[in-house]
Amino acid sequence: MAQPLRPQSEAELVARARALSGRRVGELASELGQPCPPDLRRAKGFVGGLVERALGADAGPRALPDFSLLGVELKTLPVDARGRPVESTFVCTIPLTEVANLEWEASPVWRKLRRVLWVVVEGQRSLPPAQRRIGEPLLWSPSPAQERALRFDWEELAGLIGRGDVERITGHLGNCLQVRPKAATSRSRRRGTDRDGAFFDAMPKGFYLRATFTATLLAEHFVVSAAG
DNA sequence: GATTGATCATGT
DNA sequence: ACATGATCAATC
Repeated sequence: MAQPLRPQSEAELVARARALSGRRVGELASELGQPCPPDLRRAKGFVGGLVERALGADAGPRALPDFSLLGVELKTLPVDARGRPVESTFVCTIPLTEVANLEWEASPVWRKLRRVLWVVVEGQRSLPPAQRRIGEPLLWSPSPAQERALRFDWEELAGLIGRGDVERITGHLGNCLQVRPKAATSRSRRRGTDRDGAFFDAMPKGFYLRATFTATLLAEHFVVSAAG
């Protein structure tokens, strides 16, 4: 595969993603001139980066959607043999000292999730990365009900952080969004705000989508026939 | 088996 | 330091 150019429309992007469906990660890697790691322990973002390059994502590490021209974010989603997500999905890091002042519409969660191209990929650990097949893409925006659910969780979690309770939040909170560590090590720290409004060195945190949420959104779009 | 907290690589 | 891309591995 030659160097892909940026897709010029959502239709072109989806057509490219559909063309990857059924192919294996190992094939795609060799076509892009990249060695495929034997496992993902030291290459956790490998499949995501590979699909980005195959589809012509242009944003790089900038704070822009992966397809900046189209305003579309790309997420690869590892699934098991039944097509159910095997992992939560990282959304964004949390600006701990700012979330209290952000409305939902201006939140990094909404900005990331308003338009997403999900690319399902086999993700069973028993399957070497090179053998994993790429599945169907889904260009998605939250339904009104999904947006309400996301917004509800955002307001609860951002509210707690804004009140200085970030260190009391665990991964148990939130129905579809959750807050978990997002750091190189457990010693990592970034500036947060305590209950008195003073800064302190807090664990860096990120918002993640629960696998139950992504499972539901896939199920709503990929209708499974009784015949299988 | 599902979930939570911890961690890995790379680039600016 | 912190953003991007996520999965690992201990525990529930």
